[in-house]
Amino acid sequence: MPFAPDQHATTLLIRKLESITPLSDEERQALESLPVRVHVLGARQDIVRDGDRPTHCCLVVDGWACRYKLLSQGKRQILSFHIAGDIPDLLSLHVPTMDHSLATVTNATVAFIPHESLQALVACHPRLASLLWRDTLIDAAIFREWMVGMGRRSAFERIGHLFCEMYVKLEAMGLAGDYHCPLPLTQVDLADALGLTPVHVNRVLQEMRGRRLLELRRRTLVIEAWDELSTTAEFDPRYLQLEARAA
Amino acid sequence: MPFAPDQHATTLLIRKLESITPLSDEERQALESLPVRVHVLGARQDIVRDGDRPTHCCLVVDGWACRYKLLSQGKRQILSFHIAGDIPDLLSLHVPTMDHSLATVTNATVAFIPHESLQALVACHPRLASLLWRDTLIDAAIFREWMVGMGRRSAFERIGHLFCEMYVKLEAMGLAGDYHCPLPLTQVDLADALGLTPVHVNRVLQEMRGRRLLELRRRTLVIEAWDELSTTAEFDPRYLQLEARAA
DNA sequence: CGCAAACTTGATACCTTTCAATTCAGGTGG
DNA sequence: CCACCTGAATTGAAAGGTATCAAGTTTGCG
Repeated sequence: MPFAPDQHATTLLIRKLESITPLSDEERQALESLPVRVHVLGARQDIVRDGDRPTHCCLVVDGWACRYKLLSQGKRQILSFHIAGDIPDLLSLHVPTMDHSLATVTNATVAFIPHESLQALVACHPRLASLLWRDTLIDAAIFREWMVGMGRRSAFERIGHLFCEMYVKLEAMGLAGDYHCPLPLTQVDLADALGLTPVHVNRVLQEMRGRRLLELRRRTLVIEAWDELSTTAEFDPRYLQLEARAA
Repeated sequence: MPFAPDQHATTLLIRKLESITPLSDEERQALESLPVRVHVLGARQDIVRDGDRPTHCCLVVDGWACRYKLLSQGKRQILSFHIAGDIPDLLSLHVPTMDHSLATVTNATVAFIPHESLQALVACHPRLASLLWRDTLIDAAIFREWMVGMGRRSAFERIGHLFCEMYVKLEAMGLAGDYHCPLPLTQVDLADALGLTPVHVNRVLQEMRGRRLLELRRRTLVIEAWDELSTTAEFDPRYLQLEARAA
């Protein structure tokens, strides 16, 4: 049986939306007939750049992506990480010009969906519109949580919080379990995401390993003491709005 | 002529949306007939609390509001400030339970709009839905910019950036001009918004005054050297998506 | 097998926090 | 009209968490 990447992409999107509410046949079919263009990209490639006016949205099918902003003197702030099922630049549907860039972290396959098709989709299917809107709102909830981290949490708590967040997100997509998950980020990436220095990330990581909270090697994270890590990081997953999935 | 506060609230909303795109008569009328309930609140009162499941959204008509999260040990992170025309908890329309609180900063008048009415509005008027969606996306853009600040900018730059942002937002609503604007925030508020300490905010403020960049007294801010302040803070207002207004 | 990227380590500097008073400002009541 | 009161702003001294800078040392991969 031949591989059908297009279908895989839309199926992924349907699965993701159905984890929130069941869809009607009509809605499902509307999603299936979305004209997607699937691309395979290498690691660390820009998908959309700050200032661009995209004509497509990008659904992550496989691998990791991240959004980031560059400042003067080469400083970088990573704004979010994205995994399969995410549409990181869905916002371009209603805000024409990008205020940040989007890039792959790992090798990744992404599906591009034309704005017109999505525009038509949300015009005809208000419930799908709501679901997609909701998705951008959860994105914003994650931003808020990161703001709390950078504003009020120590380096240790910030790193622990990010690890808990990524684990839970991956687990919800069936990409992690048993406290094991992929974490294809360098210490520089972590530093740029958390507002820290790579050197300091390294030292905190060593402390975490020393305290037997986790293991992190060869791009995979093992959380050995979930309870201790999540409580000292004050991680409360409600903001991810995943409870529907559990039901 | 008697004061009609309800009408004032919907008019404000219409003005705000029309600053982005012109509305049809039908759309304008739909907005006008929104059943709003206007409340006058004192300063520093919670409007919605973390964990609540609101049944209404809150349009700020006058005064300032802010969103915040509380952490253990009484730490607080302010997530955003809101002025007339903003609907800070519009997200509750699609994400039922609040992951943060919303409170007044000053005495304020706010208009509550039932979810059902907004739900009906966006179902019947896709263009209004897009505009409101867009509003939540700009909110997220501001979060991202604050993340950059807390992650990668010095205290000086962060404070300067916030002042530029608030000035531009207020000016766009006709609430500021000539580099003068209201700024009814205490140094504690600023500290909690920027991830700093009140003591440090105080010292940086003194430096800014010393360098003749601004004056801040009696709850009003005067930016005396816009160019210098905005360039050292690397303030680029594109993320606020206000250019439409200028046209 | 060898190179480049990623990770470690050490020593030092510094921005920001802490803690603890003290001063100032605006609103109130006598 | 002034003394009083409370929240806000200011100051000083010292500690601390992170950043910097500058080497090493691994690891992964071609």
